[in-house]
Amino acid sequence: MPVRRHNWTGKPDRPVTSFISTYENKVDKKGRVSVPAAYRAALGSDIYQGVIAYPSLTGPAIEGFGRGALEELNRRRFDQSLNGGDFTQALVGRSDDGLVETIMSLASEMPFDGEGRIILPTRLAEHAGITDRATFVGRGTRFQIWSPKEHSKQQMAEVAALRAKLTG
Amino acid sequence: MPVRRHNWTGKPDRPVTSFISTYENKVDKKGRVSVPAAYRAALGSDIYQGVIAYPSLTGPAIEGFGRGALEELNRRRFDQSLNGGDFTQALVGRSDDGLVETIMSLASEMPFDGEGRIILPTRLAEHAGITDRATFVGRGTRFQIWSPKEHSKQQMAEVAALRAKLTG
DNA sequence: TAAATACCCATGATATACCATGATGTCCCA
DNA sequence: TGGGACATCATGGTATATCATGGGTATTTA
Repeated sequence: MPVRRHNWTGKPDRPVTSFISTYENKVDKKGRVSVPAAYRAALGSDIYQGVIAYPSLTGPAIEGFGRGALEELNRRRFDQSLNGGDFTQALVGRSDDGLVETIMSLASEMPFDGEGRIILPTRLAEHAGITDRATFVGRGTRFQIWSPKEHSKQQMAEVAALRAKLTG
Repeated sequence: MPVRRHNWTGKPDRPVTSFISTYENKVDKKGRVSVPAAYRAALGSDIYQGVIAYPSLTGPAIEGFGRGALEELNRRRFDQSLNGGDFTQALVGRSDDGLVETIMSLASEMPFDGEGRIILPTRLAEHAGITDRATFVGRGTRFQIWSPKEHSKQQMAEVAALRAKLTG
């Protein structure tokens, strides 16, 4: 069996990009919270070391992204306007894209400190009801941050719905 | 004429990709258990060496598959959103994708150690009722991990159901 | 100048890497 | 075809690196 590196900081053969699993971390009195090492590894290919976050529009949670993913999204959005020949659209935005543009305006940058922690902006923490602890929830292409209490409610609902769908 | 090798590490004429057969291994006091060598061989072509697992939503078992499969799934999910021009979807998730996103949050990464073992997370072991031994069950494209006791019950039920169906 | 932020170093718990061993099965040659 | 040499596998234990966390101090911002 070939020897492999399993630590998050060691660079794998190819970058990991998915956010999976759920972690609960402490928010210290300075408002800092560690981003799970597994998520930091998923962001490892980004030049900018940190995350982009905005309030979820569907619940009391914070949505998190790598900057790379967000920039790719915007690049594609711009390209699509140009490729469609609608240069006006590239300059003034798409009429049906209001939601994306609203999210961009709500988004915050949260750079890592030397230990991989971020500071939750007050506005986002309040939106999610986060005080002393925070639950990081992997959603594959992105992740969310919840208050542990709200998340356990949410998770129970999700699992129940999923079970009903599978058995029904 | 190539010599026919029977060990798993020797490269066969064609790569193995399916999980078949059933194996029962010991879980040590640190929670470690060897993944059957045949399964590791099935993951051998995978870029990422390790296993992703989540609790089965239909029974007391753990569902497992290669990490590469998961990375591919998420990459396509993101690409599909961007290519479809639905950028909102990429940011807030697809309404019909709750199933995938719930599973991502429930999943755990289980990397191999140098000896091809994984550590069963407590939450997953409890869900499956696994204590000192674990049964690996090949399901073709994925595999499951059961407690030996639960598995024997499950297997008897499966065989009985299949037999009833075949005999009309 | 006060408050917020960035940067630095320290620490305990835990996960990981590393090393060792017996049992079993395969290979090869007499 | 029989048996010894060898490789692989599952398993057990220990040393080490990493992670989450805490706190101090410089530096920037309002």
